[in-house]
Amino acid sequence: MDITKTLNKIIINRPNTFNSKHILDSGQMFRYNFDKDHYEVISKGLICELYTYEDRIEIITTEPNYFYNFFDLDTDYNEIINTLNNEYGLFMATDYGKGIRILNQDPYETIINFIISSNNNIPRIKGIIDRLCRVFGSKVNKYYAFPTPEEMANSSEDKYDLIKAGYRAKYLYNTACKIANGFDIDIVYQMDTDNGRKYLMQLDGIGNKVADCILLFAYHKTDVFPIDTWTEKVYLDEYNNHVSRKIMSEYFVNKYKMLSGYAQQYLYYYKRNR
DNA sequence: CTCCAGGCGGATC
DNA sequence: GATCCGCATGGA
Repeated sequence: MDITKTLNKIIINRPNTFNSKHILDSGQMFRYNFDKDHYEVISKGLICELYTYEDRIEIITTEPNYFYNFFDLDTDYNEIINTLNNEYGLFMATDYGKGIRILNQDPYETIINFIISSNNNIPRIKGIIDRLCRVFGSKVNKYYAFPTPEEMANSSEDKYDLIKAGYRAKYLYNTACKIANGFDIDIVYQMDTDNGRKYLMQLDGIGNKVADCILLFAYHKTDVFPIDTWTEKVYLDEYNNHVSRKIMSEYFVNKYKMLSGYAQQYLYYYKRNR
């Protein structure tokens, strides 16, 4: 797999560890859609189109540097998969989800998206985020940009009713206000995982699981293993002892160490879709 | 009708 | 600390 970058596209030849569907459908990113023959992905108000050909993928965008990092193209996923296979025997999951990559997403968007995700399902999460952008965001071309913390903090309660986020609406408002008022979310890049988790959990609507998803999908902290209803099933399939999700997560991180986030993503995707 | 979805906050012990 | 419970919404 070799990658070339030009002013308006990224070309991936022989893309053996890049699969658009597996990346986008693995529950880490919610703002995309499939249009006839290609995916459209929106992040930070920037857009790219993913075209898959016989032995080549083209990412069409005016911001190739942004999306090069977004799709984590500097990381060698063959090496990760080989280790997960040879040391941990994850052949089935890594084969099924081959082409998954852990994205590097915007921290604020990821915080809001995963507050919405709690006790919710993916089609509905996508719908709420779509309405959030339409109601609060500003229009850029034919799309709506993801709203800023200020835009969300300065909106009335009846606008929050329109997005139909249920009881999560007040979490969104409280968190947007806190960040708009100076709560610095960029310093998490400088923190280790445990301190970053504690820091993020100061925000309303963020517990252990949501914090771990944000640490993984925005800050690329890979020593986390988020436990949701699906990865809980993975644990219970192997060990039929009913411990807390916190204990399950700690068990998996102790096992997979810095590959925990990757292992979790393959196992989640396999368990949920198989 | 009930059950479930990438769980969290609050009350209680 | 750990555990139990209520919770908006919409699809199965």
